[in-house]
Amino acid sequence: MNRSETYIEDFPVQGFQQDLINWYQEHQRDLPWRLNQDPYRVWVSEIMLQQTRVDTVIPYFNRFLSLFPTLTDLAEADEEKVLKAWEGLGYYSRVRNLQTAVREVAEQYGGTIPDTADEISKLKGVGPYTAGAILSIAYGVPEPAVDGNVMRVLSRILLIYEDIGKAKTRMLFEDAVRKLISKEDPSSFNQALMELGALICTPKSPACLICPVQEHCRAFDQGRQKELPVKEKKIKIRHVDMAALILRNQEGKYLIHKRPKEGLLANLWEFPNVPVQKRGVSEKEDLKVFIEAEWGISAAVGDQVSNIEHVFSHLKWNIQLFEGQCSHEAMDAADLKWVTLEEMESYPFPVSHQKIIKLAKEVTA
DNA sequence: AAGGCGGGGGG
DNA sequence: CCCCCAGCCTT
Repeated sequence: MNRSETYIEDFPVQGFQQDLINWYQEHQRDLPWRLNQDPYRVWVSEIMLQQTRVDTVIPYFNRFLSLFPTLTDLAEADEEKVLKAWEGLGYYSRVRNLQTAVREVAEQYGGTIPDTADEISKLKGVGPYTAGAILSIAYGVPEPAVDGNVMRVLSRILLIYEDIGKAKTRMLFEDAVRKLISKEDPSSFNQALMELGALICTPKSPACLICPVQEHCRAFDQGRQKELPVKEKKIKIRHVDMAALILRNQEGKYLIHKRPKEGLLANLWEFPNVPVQKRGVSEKEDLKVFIEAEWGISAAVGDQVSNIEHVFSHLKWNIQLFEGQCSHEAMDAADLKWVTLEEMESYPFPVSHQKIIKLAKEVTA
């Protein structure tokens, strides 16, 4: 007997399914990826929705699908164009993994996205949640799709005090969903749990008074909905001081650099920059030395233009921004280019460096 | 099991 | 300010 049976025992599964799905049929939002059940569209939407709000995703989804309407279109596209379509959405490895995976589907499965848990879970970037979401929504397979919403909702309904920050806890909720899920309509059931989490059973102040499954909710019954879910404190973020340079040559072009293919902001473009040990000591010299050593470019580094703060989930950059000139001829390499502001628009930049582009336009205007 | 990996909206 | 969002990968 696994632990979820303790939670499902004496739970009115049928009535819960009915009330949940009926509410969903009536109140579900009109979202672009609900237009049909095309597995490719479902897949793209689920990747975009990882750690990202619905309202943020909508315009990206529409643009992405118009650029890459089919799995084949995405498989054959240039990675740079794909990253550009993802620019600003964050977690860029999602889309690099997605393209790797659709290429694998094109080659290994003749372009048809697999419909079994074993096969689909092997695809790059498809974890337990995404596998369950695609299988249930696109193929009607009764697999759990447990995300943050589902853990919050079910922790309240079933009164589960396990820490949802722990990896093992997700499996507990998956076991619960396997016992709760509607075999007749797994798609609606899974989406209904998430929709309920988004619209009613929200993190801070759940709208229990209008909740369609209020009568099935153990937390509401005991007035404990605000205690759930239980989640560990998150760690403090690290601070990193950096110096960056808006470098122009005599043609008025700007130097940009492509980041390495792994790690933070992989394969995105940036302005030349170096981490600095101590603020206010030798940023200008650090930049000059770095650019000379790295690319053999001799630059005259001028005044500080601005200061940029950019916060990630795990670290914070404080970037001192300088401008500089050099007489270097426009010699491009794969990861180093001299471009005009107009040409720059076709390269994918992280938001932190989009801020620099904006300043470059002001400074040189 | 823990940490890296983006960015933005809402309380 | 902090939280947290339709998570996954690597170590």
